[in-house]
Amino acid sequence: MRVVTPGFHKRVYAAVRRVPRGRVTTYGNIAALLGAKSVARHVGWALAACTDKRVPWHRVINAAGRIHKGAEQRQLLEREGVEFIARDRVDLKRFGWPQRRKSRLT
DNA sequence: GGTTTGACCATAA
DNA sequence: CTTATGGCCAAAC
Repeated sequence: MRVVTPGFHKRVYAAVRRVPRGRVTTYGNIAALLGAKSVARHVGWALAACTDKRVPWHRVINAAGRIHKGAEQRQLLEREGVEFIARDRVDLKRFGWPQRRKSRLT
């Protein structure tokens, strides 16, 4: 059963819209929500092609907690309250979605 | 209908 | 830390 089919992009966007403000998720996580964790790459490709402003693409980062769009994305996240460990790194243990641990967000 | 272009992840060495 | 490998293809042109 294939997961990546025509219309895949739309499903990616729908999944990304579920990510709450102030939180971030990973490409792999979105892929898992869509039914196949091995299609993380496709999620990245889909988002790269995304032009829909309703989609909070900036909340999707890689599994290492790194952003890949530089200052623009960082500032969008910081405005939502997401803190950065380094210039392009987010602590997924604290801001990742869904929440993995009991960690609190002060 | 062929070519190009894209923002990944886990694992290993 | 870096590099490599296997998993995997829609959309726009």
